[in-house]
Amino acid sequence: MGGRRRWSKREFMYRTDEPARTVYKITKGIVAESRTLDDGRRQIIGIRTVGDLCGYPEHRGRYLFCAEALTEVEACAFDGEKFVAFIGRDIDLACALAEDVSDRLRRATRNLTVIGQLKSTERVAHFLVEIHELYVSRHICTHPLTLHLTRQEIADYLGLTLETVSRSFSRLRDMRLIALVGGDAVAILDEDRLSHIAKV
Amino acid sequence: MGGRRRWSKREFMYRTDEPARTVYKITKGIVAESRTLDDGRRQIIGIRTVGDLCGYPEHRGRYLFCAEALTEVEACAFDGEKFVAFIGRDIDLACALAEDVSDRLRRATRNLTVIGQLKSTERVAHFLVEIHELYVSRHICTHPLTLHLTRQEIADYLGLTLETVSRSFSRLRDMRLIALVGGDAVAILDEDRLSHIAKV
DNA sequence: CGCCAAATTGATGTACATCAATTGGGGTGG
DNA sequence: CCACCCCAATTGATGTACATCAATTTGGCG
Repeated sequence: MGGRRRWSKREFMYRTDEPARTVYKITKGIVAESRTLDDGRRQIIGIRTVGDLCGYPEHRGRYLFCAEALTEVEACAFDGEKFVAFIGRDIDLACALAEDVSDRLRRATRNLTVIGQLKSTERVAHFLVEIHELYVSRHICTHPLTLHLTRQEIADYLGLTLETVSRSFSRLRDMRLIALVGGDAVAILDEDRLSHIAKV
Repeated sequence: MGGRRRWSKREFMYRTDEPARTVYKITKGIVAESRTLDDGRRQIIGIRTVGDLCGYPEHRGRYLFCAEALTEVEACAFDGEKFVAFIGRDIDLACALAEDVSDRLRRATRNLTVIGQLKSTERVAHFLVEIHELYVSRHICTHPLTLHLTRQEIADYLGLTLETVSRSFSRLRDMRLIALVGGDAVAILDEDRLSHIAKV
């Protein structure tokens, strides 16, 4: 039904308020969906990867978010209107869509608690556990764990600054819960204690 | 299909991790869904009112959240399993469900940006605009606007403390954007400027 | 009228933001 | 292959918004 498309690292798949003509299903790579305020403040609202839908739901025919490729990305592209029409004719597809959106709602509300209630180090611990579980579930996990997000991006995901994220990493390292490997990878040394700090 | 049930103010409809046997559709009143951490910190993840579904989606057969009646509440109760079975047989219902969940996802991600990026007064301004729009859309709006949430509940919704919420109210009052009417109501004096402060 | 819970306001403390300097790792060209 | 560069990450010094602790004030209700 849909054509295949590719994006290279740091390329944008689409931007907020653009006409939402296409729905994507990621087949390779990792994507950050974000919203940016007029004054430049940015909130990354989700990390998407293989199997995830992107560009849905939209709002009044326009994309709600920006989608930036964090790695090289491949996706199937579906015409938005055909996609909706198709859903309307296939009950299994409609249920699968409801389940997919429900899952994202669960994750979004979990992150609401993370950002609203947790301290900086707890947030970073939660991020590491979450990203690890995500990558394991999609069979794209490495040892050590490659994050694919810069400190700034993690900060924009957790509602912190890059310096605070960096300090939290250092604190978790000093607690011997993780080891920092190069600039973009982390070895989780004590998953139980890390999860315990992550709270949610 | 479902039986009618009632709760009085401050009564809990269900709690996190309870077996999710029933899905509710609210027919009257206002409900706060929340998640509470072991140490007592609480995040209100959504305000639900007439027309909204409650108790869905669940996770592994258990409620994800607590639901507390903020006013007297009435709802239709559906058996959870029958509800899912019903959805699986009716394409229009399945699409309506996907649309309902999508709408909540939109609101949850918007609040992610509010909590992650906005300052305290911006958050309170956003809360007022959001609650006002919600009540208008469901035809339960009053003049002045009755909030039905205590300062503590607003704080738990916005990731702040009750004192900070109170100070933000005072600041918005001093800016002549709102007027405080009694303990539980607010008159919005300048919706445009209030929305502008709310940013999102 | 008087009680009590909630809201407001004030004083102080602290976690995180901000500003600034240094370090480190990956890639390129000599 | 090494030296250099550049960007990201780390670390340090300081500032500030919000949290915390505490004292009044307000308003809804019997």
